[in-house]
Order: sequence, then C-alpha cells, then structure tokens
Amino acid sequence: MVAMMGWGVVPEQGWRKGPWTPEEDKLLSEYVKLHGEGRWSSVARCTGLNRSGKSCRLRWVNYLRPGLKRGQITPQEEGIIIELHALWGNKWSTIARYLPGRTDNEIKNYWRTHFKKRERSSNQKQEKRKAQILDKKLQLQQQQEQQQQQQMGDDQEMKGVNNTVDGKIHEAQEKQEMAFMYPTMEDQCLPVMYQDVASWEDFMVDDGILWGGLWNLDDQIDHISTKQNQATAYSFGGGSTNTYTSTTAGGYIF
DNA sequence: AAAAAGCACAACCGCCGCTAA
DNA sequence: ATTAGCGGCGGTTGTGCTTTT
Repeated sequence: MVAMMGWGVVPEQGWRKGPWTPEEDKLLSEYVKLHGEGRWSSVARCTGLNRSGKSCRLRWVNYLRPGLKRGQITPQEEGIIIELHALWGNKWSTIARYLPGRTDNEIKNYWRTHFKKRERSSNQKQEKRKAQILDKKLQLQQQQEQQQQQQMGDDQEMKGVNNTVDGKIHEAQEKQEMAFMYPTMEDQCLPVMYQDVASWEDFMVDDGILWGGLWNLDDQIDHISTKQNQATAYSFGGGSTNTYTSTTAGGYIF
C-alpha cells in the first residue's frame, strides 16, 4: 500500500500527522506552484515532506489553495447552503462548488455546528410548515409540468451547450428537476428541508428566497448566460429582490 | 475567578470509484 | 478481466478559543 506508491521512496516509519507547520506549508505550496494540483502521492518524494498524499491534498484544498475565503459565512452563503442541503443532502463537495472560495470541509463544519442540533427540535413548527410546503410544492409541480412541456423543444437545443458554466447550470437544473420528478429522491430531501424551513421560515420562506431561489433556477439561466463571458459568477436567487451573487475568487468558476 | 459548555476549525479515517498496468 | 494505487468524499475526532454559569 503505502510502501509501494508506484514510483519512489516512501518512509516506512509512517507519515507525519497533526497540524502543519509553516515550513511544510511552504514546501507544499512550492510543489503545487511547480507541478500543479494532482499527483499528491509524489509530493513526499519531490519535496521531502513526510506527509501522505491524502494529507497534502487536504491541506492544499482546505487551507493553502488561493482564492479561499476566510472568515464567517455570510447570510447569503448560509441561505445557499440551506437551499442546497435541502436539495441534495450531505453532498458537501457538490454544495461547495456553488460557494466559490468555500471548501466542503468548511461547509460541513458550519452545518454541523449551526444546524445539526436544530434537527432535533422545533417539531411542532415543522408540522405546521410541512402542510404549507406540500401545498406550495403541489402548485410548483403543476407549474413545472407546464413549463417542461413548453420547453421541450428549447431543452433539446440547450443539451448541446455544455461548456463550463452552462454545463454546471444545466447539471443543477437537471438535479432540481429530478427532485421534483422523482418522489423518492425528494422524500429524502424533504425531512431536512422541513426542519430548515421551520428554523428559517422568516428568512427563507417569507422573503421568498426558498421558493424564489433554487426552485426557479430556470429563471437564472439567462442571467448566468450573460454573466459567463465576464467569467464571474454564479448567481442564485430569484424574484426581484432576493438575488445572491457570488463572485468568483481566485479564478474559480465552479 | 474557575469550571463547564459551546463553538470553530483543522485534520484524520474509512470507504468508494476510477484508472492504469 | 483483475488488481493495486490514487484521489475524492463524507463522517468523525481532536484541539484551542470563547462564552456562559
């Protein structure tokens, strides 16, 4: 296993663990600068760093990579996390792709500390909201079906466009559609969604973010298309008043 | 002032899928 | 067709700092 590594000498004693030192960070950064991301298992051989490839990758992705945002999650980012978690569950890396500068680890940690405990409480609110959400969902489902029929032709054309941003948007759109079209998948998401909404009802539902946000991704496609040439951002939100705009940091576009 | 609880963050572990040999 | 190695992902743990009691 570790002793083979394909090409190179590997310390049999085992890898260093624990917090990274500034010297180690420097070595790793220099390695990536020279060789680019990837081939993590060769970092040890090339730099003399006594760290496993996994450890190196993790350190780079979560800490050293340029463009990472430091500091608190903003309310906008929080909203996005909530929406996407309701949609996809614990797909942290997927969610992270829509939050430029944030890592899956960061989002995961944030969710755990801020929302995990809420799942155990507020059951009464949930029941109340559940009814409202299901009602809204029904309406949206009907609208969705109508739109789908109308857009059948257009969608076929869209399928051909699959470069960078468009491709990602389309992926998100398809997932959203899946969530509507296949009850089992959505049922997996809903329990979490109910809890979130119960906690965030004023912020999300009443302001129209939840229902005017991801659920209207279709509306966002045009907006994104105009943005993509500027190599900027992916924008969530819908309606006229609730638009999240995440500007790419360090050249990250998904 | 001290202990306990909570929070934020970093890092490790184990599993899984992909790929090259 | 098989298999070992690698990278990626989600879950979990450890640690230090801050807030509360």
